Amino acid sequence: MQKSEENFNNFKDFPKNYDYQAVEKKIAQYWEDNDTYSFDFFDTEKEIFSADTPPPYVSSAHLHVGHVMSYSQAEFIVRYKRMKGFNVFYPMGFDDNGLPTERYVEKKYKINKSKITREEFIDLCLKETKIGIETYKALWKSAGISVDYRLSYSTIDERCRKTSQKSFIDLYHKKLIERRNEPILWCPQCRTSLAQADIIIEELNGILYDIEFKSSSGQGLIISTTRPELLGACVAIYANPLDDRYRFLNGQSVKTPLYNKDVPVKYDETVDINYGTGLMMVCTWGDAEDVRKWKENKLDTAIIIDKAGRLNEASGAYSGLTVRDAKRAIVDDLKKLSLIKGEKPLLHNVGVHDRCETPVEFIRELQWFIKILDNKDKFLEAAGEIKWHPDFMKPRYDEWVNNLKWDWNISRQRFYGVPFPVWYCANCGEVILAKEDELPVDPAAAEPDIIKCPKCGGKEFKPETDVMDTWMTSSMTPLINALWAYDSRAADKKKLLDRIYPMSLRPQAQEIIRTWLFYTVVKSIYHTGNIPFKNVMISGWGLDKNGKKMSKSLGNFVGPEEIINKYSADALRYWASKANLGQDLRFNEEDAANGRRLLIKLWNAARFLITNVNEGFNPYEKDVSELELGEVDKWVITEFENTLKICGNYMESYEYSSSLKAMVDFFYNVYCDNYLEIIKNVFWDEEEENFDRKDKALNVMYFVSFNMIKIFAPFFPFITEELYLSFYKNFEKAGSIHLSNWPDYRKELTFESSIKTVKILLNILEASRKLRTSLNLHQNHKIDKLLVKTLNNDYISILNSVNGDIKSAARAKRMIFSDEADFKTADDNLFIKIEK
RNA sequence: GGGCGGAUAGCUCAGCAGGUUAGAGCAUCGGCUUUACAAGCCGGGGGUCACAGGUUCGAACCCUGUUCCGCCUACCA
Repeated sequence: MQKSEENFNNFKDFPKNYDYQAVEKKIAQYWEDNDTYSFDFFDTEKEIFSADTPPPYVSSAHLHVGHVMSYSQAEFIVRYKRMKGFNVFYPMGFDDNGLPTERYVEKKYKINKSKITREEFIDLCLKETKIGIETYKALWKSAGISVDYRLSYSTIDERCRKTSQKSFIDLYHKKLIERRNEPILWCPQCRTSLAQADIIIEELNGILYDIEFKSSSGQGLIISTTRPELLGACVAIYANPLDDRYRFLNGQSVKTPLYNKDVPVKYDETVDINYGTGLMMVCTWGDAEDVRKWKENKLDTAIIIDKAGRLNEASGAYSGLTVRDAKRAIVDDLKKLSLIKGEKPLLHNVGVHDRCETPVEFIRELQWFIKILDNKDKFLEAAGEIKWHPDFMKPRYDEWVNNLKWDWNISRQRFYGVPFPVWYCANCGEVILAKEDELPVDPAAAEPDIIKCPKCGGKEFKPETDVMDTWMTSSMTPLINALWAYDSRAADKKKLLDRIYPMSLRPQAQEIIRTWLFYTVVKSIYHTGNIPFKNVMISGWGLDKNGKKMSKSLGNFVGPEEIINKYSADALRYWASKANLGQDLRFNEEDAANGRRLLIKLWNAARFLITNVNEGFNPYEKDVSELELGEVDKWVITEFENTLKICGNYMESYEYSSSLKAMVDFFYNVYCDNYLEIIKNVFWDEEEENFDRKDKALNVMYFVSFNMIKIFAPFFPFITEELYLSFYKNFEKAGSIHLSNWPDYRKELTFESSIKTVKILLNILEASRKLRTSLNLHQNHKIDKLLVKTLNNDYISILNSVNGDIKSAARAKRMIFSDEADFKTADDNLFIKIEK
């Protein structure tokens, strides 16, 4: 580092090799030391661009390059906006409360929940939370993610607890939240209730058993079920009203086998005549359909499964067995009685808990619900006001909302989460809310701020011991960022709510559309009547090289540190840039290697300019428009401006990948392979006529390359910053390239005729390269004569106007028009010949 | 069952308001090292654009149908 300081003004010694490991460390520190990415709270002029950064959840052990991919993709846009002059509000959140963290800690420490106290467990969670945060920070820093860490939050910290609890109280007052005793989704493994969004449908192998029941008239009835263990919970038999076979059962009851219990026969159009025998056993409660029929038809209640997923006393002889064991035992018993009339293997869809993949059950418990079913229309409408990138992701949201079946249960029978700000009167059960200015509160550790129950006068209060669903907090992130929970207290902070909310951008992964995105819309509509953000960008997945989604459990896992160390963070980001938004992206090390090649090429192209600059060089002595430009200069600038325009359009529509591709194409094909190749020769021909040409070329190179690395800056923040600080900054004002302005497209710098002219030159150049190859001539061998023949008279004056550049590019001492030229170029009117 | 995305060179992907001979990178083959870059440069070979129809003067691109891959969603107990 010291060395580069010494050589700061000695461009001739600009390092030959790009030492990315040292540079990236140095630059990351430079950003930190200079608060490069700080949001300016006091700037009220600049328009704000605020991003609702996804809080990654604690177990950083699962991190892979796919995570860096999605964060980078969001960041390309954020960095672009920063360069476009926005005051960028880009916080980092850490999602570390709730079930995911608990599951992680349980697994890591092999915890038996009955042998550990709530406090000990929470301590372990807090400890892992801290470790997770540090690991993440280190990774994001090394990956160049430009967040403002002063704006960090953790979903278990005071601000988030306060915000979540205030949300609860606000919704309670708005009557959008209520406590109900009804069947809920339950995970027997995690011993907690769940919401619909926590359930995923999995295709599992099962067996469809044909079991014989008896009608009250003594007739055998075959009923197909995959859940014989629920026989004891059977409360009705259903048939389709149009099914002639079972009309006779009307008014009869049916006796269940083993239990010999009489259950009524009912009819419902939803029963599929063609499934099994057309008869359906309805239980308390095997699935959502059972719950619906139970509710609508006021069926009996026969609960036989407990919270641990075991059968209870009501199941008789099977009490104490797990659902799985009970199924086996009951099937055995039925077989002994010859009541199993058939069994066939069946692939069926089972709802399982997304965190542990345990099939969920229905049980009845008092739970808190946020009402969402009543307002589906509002949530659909809100999503319509948000701009979706890419727009084909929106139907997933609509589909989810349209299919919602349950209100949002936010009660979780767990430890590590935000507590409900609620007590109950021990006498009458009246709900006692915490006072808003006391939030956050832990009702288990504090008393309510009243002496007696306002309803019954009771003086004892019991705290709510459940914690809130982790999404209860995550759904608040825009309002956490905006300090919504504090707005009634501090006037200046309230301004922040007005300034950054709704947020400009929500970047996120596709699999949490139904959770993070949906719940955030719900909360925002309910709390503020406004959408939470104006744009949402949905990233695809990082896949392994075989096209499978990366995951720890599959072991097809590539760690970002490894790739950063080997190829650099910029190179990893290059890989991340290859997929446009919403597209999955395979990880091949080749792509990172290609990224590194590009960086090295950038380095060397810059080095050519830097090492050729003489003392006193001033790129701003004259604006490029005032220089007497040659055709080739005009051409490279025109091509650059055209590309710049394209890049800007792409970035505006979040198509960062196409933007980068366009500029990389320009960089390779136009700038390096042709412009530098054409003009570089003048730098070592010490002929006086070249001096002026050199100066102009340096100015052109400065203009083009500086603007070009600005376009690259969002993608490759490290190398562009290094080039900027070690060279360009000597002539510029901004303290960082990332705080410099995205270049404006300048129409007056496009010279369309130069493209035609240089096309002729390039055709000659290409042909001469081919000729050299076939003649075994070195590309650098200076030939004596380049003979040119053209069938188009208009070309003659054009060729004369770029005579010098043609000679230089083709490494020829002279260019002569001659009919001897017989090697056809790509242009039918143009022939050349080489004389050594 | 419904919906979305994808199928283009050996591999990974661009191209799709329809328009000369379909592109890039990697891989491969041939050539080139004193002068930005061998982690490089120059040049070459390589494709019936998943399949079948249709619209059109003209289709990788538009329409219809089919097959395969991935995802979202769905009560067949």
